[in-house]
Amino acid sequence: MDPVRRPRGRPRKPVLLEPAGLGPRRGLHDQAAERLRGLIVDGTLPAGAALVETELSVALGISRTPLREALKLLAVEGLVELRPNRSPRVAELRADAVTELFEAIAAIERAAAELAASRITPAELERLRAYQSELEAHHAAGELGPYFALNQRIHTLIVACARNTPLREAHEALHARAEIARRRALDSRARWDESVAEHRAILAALEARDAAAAGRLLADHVGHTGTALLAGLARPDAA
Amino acid sequence: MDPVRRPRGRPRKPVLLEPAGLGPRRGLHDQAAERLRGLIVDGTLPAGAALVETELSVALGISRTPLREALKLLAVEGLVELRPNRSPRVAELRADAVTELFEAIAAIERAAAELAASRITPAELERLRAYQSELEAHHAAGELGPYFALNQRIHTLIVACARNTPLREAHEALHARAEIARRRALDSRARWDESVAEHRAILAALEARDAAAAGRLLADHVGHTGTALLAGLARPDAA
DNA sequence: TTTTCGTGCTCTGCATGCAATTGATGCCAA
DNA sequence: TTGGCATCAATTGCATGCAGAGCACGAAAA
Repeated sequence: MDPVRRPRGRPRKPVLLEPAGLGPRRGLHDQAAERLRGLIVDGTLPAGAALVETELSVALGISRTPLREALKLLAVEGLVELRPNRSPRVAELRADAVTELFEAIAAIERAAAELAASRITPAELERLRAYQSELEAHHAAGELGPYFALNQRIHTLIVACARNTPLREAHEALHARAEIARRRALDSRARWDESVAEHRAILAALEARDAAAAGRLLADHVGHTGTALLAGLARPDAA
Repeated sequence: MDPVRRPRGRPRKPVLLEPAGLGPRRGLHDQAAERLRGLIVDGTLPAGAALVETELSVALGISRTPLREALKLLAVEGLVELRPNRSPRVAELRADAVTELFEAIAAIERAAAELAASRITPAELERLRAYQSELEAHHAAGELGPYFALNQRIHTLIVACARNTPLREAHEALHARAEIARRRALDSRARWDESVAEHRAILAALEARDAAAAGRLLADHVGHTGTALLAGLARPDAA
């Protein structure tokens, strides 16, 4: 009744994960981390769920070793809570954690916007303008999903324009948790009109290369988003 | 001629690392990460050194599994560079990386100081005042080592007073690399007088609960430190 | 009925082992 | 001599196995 007795060492060839042509060959732990991140963010693995190593390793088609490495990474990102000799759990996202999270994101994006104001290239500015048009189009068409995806790309691009790797990495690390909050606050369209206008103002400040204004506007924008999300989460609609 | 054939599974009892009474029992990977961090920061493992898994695991008295997990953590912190199928190397610290690093630290500490200005407790303020006296004493006595250790504690305390976990964690993650830069810039006493005065001003701003001033002063202070370190690193004294 | 303790099962943590990848080396051909 | 290729040795990456720590559950005692 042996289920699947694989041989001991590295598997001969058959790679189970990996969609083939995806840039540099990354290790299984990296792929597993990415996959798990997705599963946690989209709610397939709900907050508080126990992550049993053997179950997950079977589900992902890998062994426990790379899986454990992936879990360690997710723990650093704050998506997973590691407890000694106990199953890791998907981290709960309490209200005060969301507050801190958006405070931190606002701080990082403010600094990034200030740096970006002087470092952004004309090409990047052009790209931002194109994004802004697209954003307004999604808004006008009421397409919430594409709107949010684009919104994220804009914020990420602004941070990238700051040309500061540690800031960018810190920003990335906080993204996944913010995304969870965003998905749980269902009626995110409440602040929609306001949000589009704020984006317009931020773009204008960057075009004017006004560091202080860009930083302040972006930080306020993120702060407002956080507040709105917090209000959304407080509703009694825990799906 | 078997060197040390240990049995397969978890070792029976004898823990080789771990100085016994150090709070909660952490895993070997955690201890290994801390140890390696120390070895990298203090230069025992110099920049560019190859970190061969078998060698290190023997040196630390653990197996490759927890060691690999530790290396992954250090890679996230930017202390170690992971390359597929190749030995990890201790990350080099180039000049532009130092610039970015202190830019990022300045950004985080500015935000932290602004938050701390309104959140710091009287007890914490008192502690900061005590630290400041001590700092001035070390300065007067010309004790460089204790001065820097205390300096770090002050910055860390201010960030802690912001009551924001993600910011604090981001700050911690950048600390080790900043420390490397600090140790390599030997003549850090050039800016000493100035630095003490800046600390005095920062404390005053926090006492006045002037968020904007505290943030600006702290960010400038960190920026100056970074600039001075960069100048120190540029000297032809690569010890 | 409630508390305590024992027993067993489950799961993590850490160890080793095997295959693939890579860099170095030496040989052969141009 | 130099370029290219096959081979070898070193090292990573991924798999499994074994010991111990916890939790659940039930029996025994209060």
